[in-house]
Amino acid sequence: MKFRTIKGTKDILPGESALWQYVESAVRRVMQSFNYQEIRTPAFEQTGLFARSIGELTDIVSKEMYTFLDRSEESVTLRPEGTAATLRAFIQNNLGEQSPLTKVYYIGPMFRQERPQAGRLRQFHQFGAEALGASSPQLDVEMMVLPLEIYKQLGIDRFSLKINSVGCEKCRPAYKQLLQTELRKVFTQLSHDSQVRVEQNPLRVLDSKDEKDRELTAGMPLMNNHLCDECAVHFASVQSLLDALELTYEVDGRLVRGLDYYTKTAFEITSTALGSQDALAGGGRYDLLMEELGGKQTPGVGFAAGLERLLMVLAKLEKNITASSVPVIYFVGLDEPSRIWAFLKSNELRRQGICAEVDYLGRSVKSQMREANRMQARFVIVVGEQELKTKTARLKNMQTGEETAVSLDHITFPS
RNA sequence: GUGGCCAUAGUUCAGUUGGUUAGAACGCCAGGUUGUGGCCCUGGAGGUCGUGGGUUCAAAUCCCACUGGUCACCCCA
Repeated sequence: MKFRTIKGTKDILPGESALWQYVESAVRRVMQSFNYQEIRTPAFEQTGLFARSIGELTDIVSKEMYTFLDRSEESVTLRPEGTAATLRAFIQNNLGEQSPLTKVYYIGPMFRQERPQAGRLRQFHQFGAEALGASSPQLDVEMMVLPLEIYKQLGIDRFSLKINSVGCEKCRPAYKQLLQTELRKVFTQLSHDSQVRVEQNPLRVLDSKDEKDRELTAGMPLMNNHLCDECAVHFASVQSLLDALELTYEVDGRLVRGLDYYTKTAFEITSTALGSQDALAGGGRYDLLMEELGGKQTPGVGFAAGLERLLMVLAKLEKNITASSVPVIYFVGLDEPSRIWAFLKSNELRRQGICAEVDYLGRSVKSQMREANRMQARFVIVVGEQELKTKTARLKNMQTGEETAVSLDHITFPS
């Protein structure tokens, strides 16, 4: 009998957790600089919340959600993304009444039941942010700057930023009809997936990865050429702000993204250092979503980024980040009284915040020294009958090998 | 959901046309120094060869099924 992790889930082992913490602290640091506060919502919610916000017809809702009935027959779902729950919390707790603009970030596990592959897991981790209450294009840009700044601080530079505008409720319907008319002309030649989308979500057909679909739709009208005045001005502002920040980006008129709730700005950050699943982060504006979920009309914009994929890029770029802690002092005990003394002394040092380690296995001096070496302990003190009697010992610098006399009552470490 | 590839010590892998007690490297443990690590040397522990079935005198090796992993498609973080 052997228990294993569920398909598509992974243990983050002791050897890797320091790197995770390093990345997470970079995320938190940048978020704080931009004055975003953390929000922690439950890992699961009522199924309807996701169906309503993400869209019944999206891949996420139609085939990827971890949905099950709990013991009271209520349908619950492990969150597949972070925005829906954040807005739910915003509405439920009347955050909009406390201040006109709410800026929050989150970091935590998400769940989607897909076939795992490189860069895709069933439980994966995202960090993201949402700015709720303002329609300024500055915030749209802030959502791109946040992940880009985090990547920059981690030393990642090989990414590309693609942006688009998917319009709003005023301009999208007319464009949608225009596009559908064009698509129907080549309907029979389209791929099966695209044929289904012609009626349900025609914009997505333009984002098809199918070669034939690409050719067929090559000359078709794009949303960003049919924006209403408001959306056009907004999109232009986003671009001029990006220009002013000297950020390189590409306008991709076919970019749509897989969540139905976007209005106006949509964007995606990809990395050439990744494999087939190359999206590092994505986001956009969702001015209608709050009302859709039963809240007061509140504009909003956000982004989400994958932690595993960020870690994959770091690994690919061979950024050697050593963030793990090592013991300052390792006590080698020769006999039982010395071992007990070492245990008590290390306890005392530990309470002062100094990482101290001892041998718990009754091992030989040689083994204890090897252990201290393996742990990369900075100093070693060998304690025996002699040392306890004289209250002095030799402090060995493990890097240089040199030994200096120290008092066992007042151990001090040279810097 | 569909498809390709893979499955042998803790890890990375070898295993000759099926043929005796399945190997290496690294790692781990111990010793070489009756109280001092790294390098080196010696020894040791560790494998129901993913699981089940079949072919055969004989299967890690050939066949089938299953399970798991991995990569790709769709889509996304």
